[in-house]
Amino acid sequence: MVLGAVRRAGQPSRTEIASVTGLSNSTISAISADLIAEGILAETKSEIASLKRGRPQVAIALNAKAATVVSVVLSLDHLSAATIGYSGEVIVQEDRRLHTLSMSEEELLAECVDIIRKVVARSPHAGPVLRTGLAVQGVTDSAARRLLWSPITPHQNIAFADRIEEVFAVPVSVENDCNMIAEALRWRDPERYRNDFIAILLSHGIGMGVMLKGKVFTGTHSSGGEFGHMIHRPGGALCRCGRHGCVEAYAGNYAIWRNAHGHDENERPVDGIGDEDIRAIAERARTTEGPERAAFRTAGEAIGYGLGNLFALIDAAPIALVGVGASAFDLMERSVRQAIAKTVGGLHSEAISFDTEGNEMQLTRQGSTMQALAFIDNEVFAPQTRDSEVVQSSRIA
Amino acid sequence: MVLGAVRRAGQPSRTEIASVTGLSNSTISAISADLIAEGILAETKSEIASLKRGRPQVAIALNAKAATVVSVVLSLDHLSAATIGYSGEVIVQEDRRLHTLSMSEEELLAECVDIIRKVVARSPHAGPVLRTGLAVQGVTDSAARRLLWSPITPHQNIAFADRIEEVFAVPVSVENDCNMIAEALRWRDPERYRNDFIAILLSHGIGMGVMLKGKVFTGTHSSGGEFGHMIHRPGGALCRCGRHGCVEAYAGNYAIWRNAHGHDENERPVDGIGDEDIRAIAERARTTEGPERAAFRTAGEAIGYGLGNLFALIDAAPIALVGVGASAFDLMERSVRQAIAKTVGGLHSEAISFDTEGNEMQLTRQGSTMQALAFIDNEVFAPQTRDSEVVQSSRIA
DNA sequence: ACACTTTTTTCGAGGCTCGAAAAAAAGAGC
DNA sequence: GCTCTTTTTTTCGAGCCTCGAAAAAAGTGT
Repeated sequence: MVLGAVRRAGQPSRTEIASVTGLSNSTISAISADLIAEGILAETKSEIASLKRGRPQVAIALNAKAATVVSVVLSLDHLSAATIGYSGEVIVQEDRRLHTLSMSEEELLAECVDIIRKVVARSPHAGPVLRTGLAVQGVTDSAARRLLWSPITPHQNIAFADRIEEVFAVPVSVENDCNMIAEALRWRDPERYRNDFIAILLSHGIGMGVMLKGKVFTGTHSSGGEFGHMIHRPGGALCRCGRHGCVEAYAGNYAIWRNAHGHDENERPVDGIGDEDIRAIAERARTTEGPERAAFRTAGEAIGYGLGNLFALIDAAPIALVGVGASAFDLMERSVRQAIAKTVGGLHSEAISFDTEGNEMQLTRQGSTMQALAFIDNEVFAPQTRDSEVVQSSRIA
Repeated sequence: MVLGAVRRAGQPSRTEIASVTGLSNSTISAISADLIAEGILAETKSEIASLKRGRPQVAIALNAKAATVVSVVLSLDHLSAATIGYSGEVIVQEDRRLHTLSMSEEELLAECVDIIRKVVARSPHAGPVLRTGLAVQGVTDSAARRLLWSPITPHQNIAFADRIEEVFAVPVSVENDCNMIAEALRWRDPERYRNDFIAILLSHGIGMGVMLKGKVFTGTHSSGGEFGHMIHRPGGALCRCGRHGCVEAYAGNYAIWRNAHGHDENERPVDGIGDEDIRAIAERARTTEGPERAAFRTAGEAIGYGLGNLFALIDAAPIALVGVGASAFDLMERSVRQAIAKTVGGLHSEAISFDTEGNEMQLTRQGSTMQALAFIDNEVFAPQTRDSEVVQSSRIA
């Protein structure tokens, strides 16, 4: 709790921590003394001229060398890893291009292990590595140990956590990229993205991260939130997943490309439609009425109905759009809102806010990092005696 | 925690409580002594012959007169209320027929107040009323204070909790009926319905209660889970809510009736299709191929696609079917499963279990009762110092 | 009656939190 | 430079909750 407060506030005084956490000054004093003795926190000379009378506040900060986390982001043809100090600063980062679709499971694992080894080796003065967070495009299990399915590789059910832990003996979590984006948004802009919001990644596929009541929402077994594969039109357009009528089959990169080029909606999805292709189509759509503009309208409609169905279950919430599709949202907003208006969400169709947020890679990494750091805060440095579980089961509600 | 354990176990000994809760014997001894002194628990002469050597166990039970809850269930043209003792036994029950659709908001409120007054008056020897639970068909707010929208009345946003609290000075909660059904199922059959399952009410409208990770799932602002108004076919059949293509517009009583009679799917929904009508149509569907059988197929398809979309978000989970439609599930199962197979849920399409559970009214009441009793356990008799909220906000995850 | 078994209570200790009081570390005023 | 004031931080004792160990209680078996 104290660690969380310090992480959030940066360099708070003990008094500030007390007011944020609601604990008394004496308690904070005792706890921070312990944590400083353990080398987790440190007093710093605050640069803030006090300007006030009275004993000056002593700023407290996280000790950057108390721990290190490794954050790995794996997406289509791209692998990226970084070491991050306990106070959240990036120490070393490394990026690689690879061809994920053609790699074997073992090659993929080896590549991950190798890049982790590299960035750790290049961080000789960092604290001990206590956690590795792997964010992947695709469906992970809810225990965050496996990649169940992913569009970036033909292999399924890859036990990333187990395999990497075998090598490094550091706890590993495997998380869905969009869930990490949601974490990052909450961290970056808690004003706008507080307890309930939805992050949607519009790219080759369509991903979603849902924050509900301040927690990332996951399914019962998997990371859940497979927004892109909700069925928009039963028996409709052919999706990359082999089914018909998924939202993605209307709003994914390949679907927009397919529609913009006037191809049949049951034509096999084309791989490798890049961001540039979509931007080019968007440019043409902005200048002239034609199949390009219609393609974005169709995409917007699918997204709108999908959101409407989502809102039927969880109520309307602010939306953050990420990815190349977000940059073309001006072409879709109208049809998105029109579609939502035809659903339960339509009650507040005007009030729903859409914001486009920047670089999805950065967001993914930041979310993964913050989650890993929070894990160290809550489970390593301040392990909870988990009786809350028992409370749960004995409660009815 | 102790109260929950006793409620669940019935007449446990102190040792049993200790093993269930995970607390030590000494702690249980101290807590139960306090609770007995307060008159909340009581030692009872257990009828169980000990049969074993050693000091015999002393059974502990909830003191039935420690408190009373009033459980009110409001559904289409029907109002029912009961007083229930602290140990869960029904003291007095009263049912009324009324015509909810034509009543004014004030009449509805007055009727509720009156029936509560009656059942309480007829329970002179009961303990103090400490909680009233109102379960209603329709959308309630997530704070459980208002009925936002309901198919049983044209009025919206009725502040049941405030208005009834004004009269009786007893805390009131207003909950969605299907959420209460889910609570009841978990209570009745924790083997089958443990942490993750879905209760679906197939009746005039279609309701859903979702249990996720052991908690009833609600939306950000409302009770959520408006399964019946997820859009199955954009621009499709006319729904009672005025929109087109809702699941309900294919699978609600009126939709089945409409299709079975060969009417146009855009024909205005007919009120008052009763359970008998549906049963009659089901009977005919079972004997001969024809529009009746097709109607159930269509209904099953809508439900299946709806479930598939739900599973895309939360993963597959066991399903409990309630209401008249459940009795005709044999006519729908095939098309339900076929539809699910065409969605993300299709991965485990065969493994998904469907069970039909009995009387929805009874389930609703029981869920409402258990929730009210749990409220008394956790908030009145053992109020928590709610710092978990602070923990939440200072955590990242 | 006595030994044995199992449940329940008692007792002292440890951990965490708090409020009140004391101590520390400045600025303000003379 | 000294004292007063203000604010932060620490110290101290108390209260609450939980636990383990030991003791007490209440039966059964012989």
